[in-house]
Amino acid sequence: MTLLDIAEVAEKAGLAPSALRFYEKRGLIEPAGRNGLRRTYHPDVLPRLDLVACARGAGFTIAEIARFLVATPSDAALRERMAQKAAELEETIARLTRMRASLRHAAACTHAPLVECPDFKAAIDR
Amino acid sequence: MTLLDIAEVAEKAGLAPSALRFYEKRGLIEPAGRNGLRRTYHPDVLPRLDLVACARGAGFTIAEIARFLVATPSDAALRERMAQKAAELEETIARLTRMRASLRHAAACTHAPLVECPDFKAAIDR
DNA sequence: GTCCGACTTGAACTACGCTTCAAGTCAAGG
DNA sequence: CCTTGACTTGAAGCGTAGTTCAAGTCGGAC
Repeated sequence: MTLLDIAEVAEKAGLAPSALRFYEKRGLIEPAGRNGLRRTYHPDVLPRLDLVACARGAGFTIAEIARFLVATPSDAALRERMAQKAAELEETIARLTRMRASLRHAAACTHAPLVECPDFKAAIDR
Repeated sequence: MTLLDIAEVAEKAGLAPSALRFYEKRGLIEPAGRNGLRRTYHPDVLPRLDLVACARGAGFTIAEIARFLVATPSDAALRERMAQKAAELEETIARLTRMRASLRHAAACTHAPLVECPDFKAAIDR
């Protein structure tokens, strides 16, 4: 059988079994079957979990990801949400980029308190 | 008196008064005094709150910000934390940038399910 | 002098994403 | 057959970042 035990999936995906059960409850994944009480998974679950991890890292909530995963390409609302998320990411990236510059400066500047450093302020403002 | 009432500060900073009390509990701000029970703040609290908002947006926790705010320029540990945070941001920015590209593509591509789209996968993969 | 309304407090509640717990079940090994 | 140990369940707990609530207290206007 090519099915994977929950423990195997957890290990390969770098997640706790409890997280897999949690994801299941939220509709992100489904076990392929059971061995006794034990969940068994199709190997396809692994790339799906990669996708989930990636989306989580990009700031999507579990609920959002669940919606994305069931969507078809004809789902216009989904496309819209994705485009909107991309725009949000754009803003976030800009903000983080500014923050990174501020931090780099702050790590080197000598103003006390930091809030008084004009360069720091400049990097943060707006 | 140049002191600001908590309501004024809340409004100018775009925060709820409850958030100000919460920040106080966590050591981010201090009222200058009281008018009866009412907190009054020095105007300096406003730029500080801007800083807090900015740092929050960059992914710092309240506890981290509290540590930053009490630090002096001679605090080597602080510098280190800042540099480390900058590096973390670097990674986050890269991740978000990839995710943005994936999303832009996903919003346009026609694979169902999305997970099967090779471009999407490529954009997501490490 | 009294009332109003905006503040005060601590405690409880929310949402998110899990983890941990207690109690139970089951497959496999001896 | 019996033990072992990793799983099962639902419920409760945790950390973060606040908000909301009940009950109480004041400053200031009338």
